[in-house]
Amino acid sequence: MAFSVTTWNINSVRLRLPQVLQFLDSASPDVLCLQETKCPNDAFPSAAFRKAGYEHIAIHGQKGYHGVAIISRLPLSDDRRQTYCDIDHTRNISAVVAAPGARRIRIHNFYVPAGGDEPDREINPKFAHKLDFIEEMRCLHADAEQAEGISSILVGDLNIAPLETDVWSHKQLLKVVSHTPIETENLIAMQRDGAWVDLIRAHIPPEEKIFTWWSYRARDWEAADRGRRLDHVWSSADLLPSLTRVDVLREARGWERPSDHVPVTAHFDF
DNA sequence: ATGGTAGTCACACTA
Repeated sequence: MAFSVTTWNINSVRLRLPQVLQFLDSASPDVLCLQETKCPNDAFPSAAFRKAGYEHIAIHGQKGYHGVAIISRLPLSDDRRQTYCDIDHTRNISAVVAAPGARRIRIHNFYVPAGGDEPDREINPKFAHKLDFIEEMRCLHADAEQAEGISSILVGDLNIAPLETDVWSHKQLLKVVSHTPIETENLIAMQRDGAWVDLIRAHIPPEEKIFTWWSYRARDWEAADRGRRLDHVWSSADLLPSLTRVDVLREARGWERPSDHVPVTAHFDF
């Protein structure tokens, strides 16, 4: 039985509702995780998602900034919202999805702080926040609920491109926030400590460049192709044998009024 | 070396 989950930093769910509905209509994932919804909970366009067949919705939003959501065709339960670094940004939500074959999977959806421009925690509090956030994520383990028979998937905009092939130029980005050694090392340490498997890289070899984000500021994003892989799909090791493919929908960056991030979908066969 | 664009919310802030 097929199962799929998508992560997408949508940069305003209300502004881009038509694009999201078009994506759901064509790609038809079982679960859609959004980041940067920029939408207070009482203004979330839930009715439009229900109408599209996604009746199970868990949201965590605030006015103006941040905001995450899990939108699902399959039942969700035990939804949780966690605060990181004692700062009440809406950057995390998780829920258990009832996947095919009586499988239960907790989906953790994250929007990690971007970290500002200066990669120095002493002078840039936003960068300090980002590093502290990643550090706090270290205690999240993929096998945390294994004893209860619950597998784990972690998705989101982690705002870090860890590998050399996750950016258009490793050398030119070494001092640019998102690809500095302290960030990439901490992210990889967090992945290792939590026993997470990087599903994008399980499907697309690490030698191959792959990006999920292209800046709005480029004159021609496609020609320049100065992208970064900031969006991630990780899982507990038990799900890896069931992974069939991962799709990075590059063409979505060229849609009308696009997000600067594209949807990434992991497909499983259970 | 700088500034380029996008979104929210109504002035600057964040990315």
